[in-house]
Amino acid sequence: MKLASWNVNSLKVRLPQVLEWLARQNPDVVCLQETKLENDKFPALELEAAGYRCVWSGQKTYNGVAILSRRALATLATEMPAFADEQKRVISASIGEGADAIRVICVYVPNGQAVGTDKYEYKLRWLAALRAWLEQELRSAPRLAVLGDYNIAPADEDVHDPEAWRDRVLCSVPEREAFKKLLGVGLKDAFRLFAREEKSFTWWDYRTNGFKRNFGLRIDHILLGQGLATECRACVIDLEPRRAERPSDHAPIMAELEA
DNA sequence: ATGTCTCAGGGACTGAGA
Repeated sequence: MKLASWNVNSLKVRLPQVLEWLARQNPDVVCLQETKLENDKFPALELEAAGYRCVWSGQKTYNGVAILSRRALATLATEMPAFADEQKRVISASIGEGADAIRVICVYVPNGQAVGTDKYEYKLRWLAALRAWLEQELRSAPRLAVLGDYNIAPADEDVHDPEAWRDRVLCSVPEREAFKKLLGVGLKDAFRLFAREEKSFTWWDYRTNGFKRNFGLRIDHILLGQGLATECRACVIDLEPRRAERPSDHAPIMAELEA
């Protein structure tokens, strides 16, 4: 089974690329972030025609998340417990039935804008709520996968120029501590389970010709509960969509699970 | 490199967010 996550930066603009990518990679489950679509604008028919059932939670202009699945899926939540939030940043679903069923959570963690701003404080509060939620989820659903744009580069090796990014948003110590606490509830960073090429990233700034120079960050992650981590055979970043005309600023990341 | 992309409001551009 192939699980994937992709921040598409507008599903309206990116739909043709998403359909092309689904046909090429044939993932079983896909978590999308930054759909930027109100719920009644979600392109469910086009995605169903491509063989995917979908659940989504969106809003006008900003944010918005969705889960696509080849198999039947059911929405479990579109908010974190005990965290009132107008911003549509999470959706969870159960996929499959019986002993091999999995629970998938799609997250779009706040960007945080800059260290010390209100948006940064919101990001840290949001991450604390996420940690509490995941801890609770793992108790009832150990076969858990949490995919998305975390807007955190966990370590210096996830940054093209660590000194330039030192203590800046996406790389600051409190954000990295919050990420470690997510792992601490019993999750593995799938990308870290395998030997990695140096300078493997999932996001490159549009502004600085960042992709061509590989000035990127690894901020999109697939976290797996222990059971799924044991079944994980590979985790790769697909650079091809970032080479397209009018690409998203993010590339998809994919994990291959046994069976 | 206040470097680009996307969206909304409003009908050309500006501002927000990333």
